[in-house]
Amino acid sequence: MMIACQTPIVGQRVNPAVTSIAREAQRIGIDIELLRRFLPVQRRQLQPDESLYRGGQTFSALYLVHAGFFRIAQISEDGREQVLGFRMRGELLGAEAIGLPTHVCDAVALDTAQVWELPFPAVLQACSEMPELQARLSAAMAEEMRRDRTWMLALGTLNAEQRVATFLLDLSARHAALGFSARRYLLRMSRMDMASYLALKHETVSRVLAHLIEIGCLEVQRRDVTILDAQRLAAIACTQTATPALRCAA
Amino acid sequence: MMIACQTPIVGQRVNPAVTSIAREAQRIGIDIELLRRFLPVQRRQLQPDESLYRGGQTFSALYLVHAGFFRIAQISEDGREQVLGFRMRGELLGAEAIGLPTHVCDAVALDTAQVWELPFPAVLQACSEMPELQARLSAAMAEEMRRDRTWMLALGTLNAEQRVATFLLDLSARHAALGFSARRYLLRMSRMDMASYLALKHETVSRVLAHLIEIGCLEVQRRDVTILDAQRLAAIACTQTATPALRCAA
DNA sequence: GAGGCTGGTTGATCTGAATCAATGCAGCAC
DNA sequence: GTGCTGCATTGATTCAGATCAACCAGCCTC
Repeated sequence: MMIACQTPIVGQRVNPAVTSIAREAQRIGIDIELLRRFLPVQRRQLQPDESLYRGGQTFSALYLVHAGFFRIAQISEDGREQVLGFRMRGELLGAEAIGLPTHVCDAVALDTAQVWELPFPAVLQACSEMPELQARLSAAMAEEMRRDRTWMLALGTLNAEQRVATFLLDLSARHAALGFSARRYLLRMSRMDMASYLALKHETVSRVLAHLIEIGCLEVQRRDVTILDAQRLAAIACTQTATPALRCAA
Repeated sequence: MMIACQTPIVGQRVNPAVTSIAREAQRIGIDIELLRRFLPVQRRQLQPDESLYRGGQTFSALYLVHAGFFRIAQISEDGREQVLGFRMRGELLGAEAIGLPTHVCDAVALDTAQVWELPFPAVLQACSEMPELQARLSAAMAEEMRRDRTWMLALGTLNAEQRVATFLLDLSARHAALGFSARRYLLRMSRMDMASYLALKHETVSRVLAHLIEIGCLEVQRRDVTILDAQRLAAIACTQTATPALRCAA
């Protein structure tokens, strides 16, 4: 069940990297009503842990998340697995398979979820009839690339605590963008999933959370997160171990 | 200057992750002659270290690499920098800025380079006149997403030595795909750039290279790399420290 | 050719996160 | 209730890679 406190979003300073991820989510701008006029758009319902698609399955549609949360993960041919991201309302799924016959990663619902199914070759057809849609599709794909790359930057330059703080603030901002509380939310994913996404081990995630709780930034009851000091969390997210030359302007 | 030995590509077993990155490069399939009919395509020449675009500059075109090498890097607002990839002939540059007024990362030529400049809003216009192009553009963007994600998987699951081996084999395969030697090539980037891309420190890259030389996999003279034992390198790239459950099928 | 500079290597040491190992705790079956 | 089972936390220890530091090889300028 979703926590949907109507707490207003406070005017907090957040890590620039975080806000840029969150802004993305708001901009997708693919309008279902518009699509309906050109495409046989269907709604599909998923149960927790049900997969929307898996690597290897035939690619036949893009999906727009309408409700619920998804985990995107990729498994290499030799069995290594990596969580690549989490998707919520308004975000696009499946675009990475465009141009291939089959999906290359897994999208799994983390709770009860609904998606709009946009049959694929038909989407391209619709694009050619409506140039506006074409622009939106490529913009949505570009946004997804930017999101991935912003995260690659985080993985390559931040330590464990900074990554966890960045992640928590990103979720906070994305919840806020959807009208939910930025202060308190439920983690839909396990610590394992978080750890994989953060390129850490789950024990490390636990320890970092314990530390953030200890210093008064957070309250965490299993998967129920309350951000007590967003300011400090933001400071941790980007400045902690920066060398003088790279220090935050903040 | 390029080393362009005409050594045939030997039928070596390579890391599946690596081949999948390399296969991408061959598939881009955006045909300049086709584009010319719809767009004012211009060729642009760059000197070593000259930037094609930088974060913050107005986004006005996509670029298709015709010759030379590029480094793609992103700098966060607080000054952290991360190399996101390297691009060579046939690969697309700038797509991540679609939908935004300005570029979000830097593309810098690593040697003398040439690109085809595809003025942007005009590309979309051309797409609507030619649905085939629309399909190719979205396929090219999807390929770029897959490339990024394959690398995220590598960063999240491989140790230093595996990453370096994977990187060297990826470069090898991409050179081969362009008709150059898979066995011997020049690294166009500094150790710093390599290290950033690999999310390591440059000292670590040096040490790993030294070790790979010591065990007879490689020969390296500054930036001139010769792969002596591709088989072994491939074995290192994916199996070395895998836990039993995750072990390579190989 | 001296001097300086950038990029690269190598060594010694330190440390953050991984690993190994227990323990706790909620939810579920029976 | 008892006993699972899966997820999460916490502690002790180890180790891969970072850090700090010295040194070297090209390469440029003068």
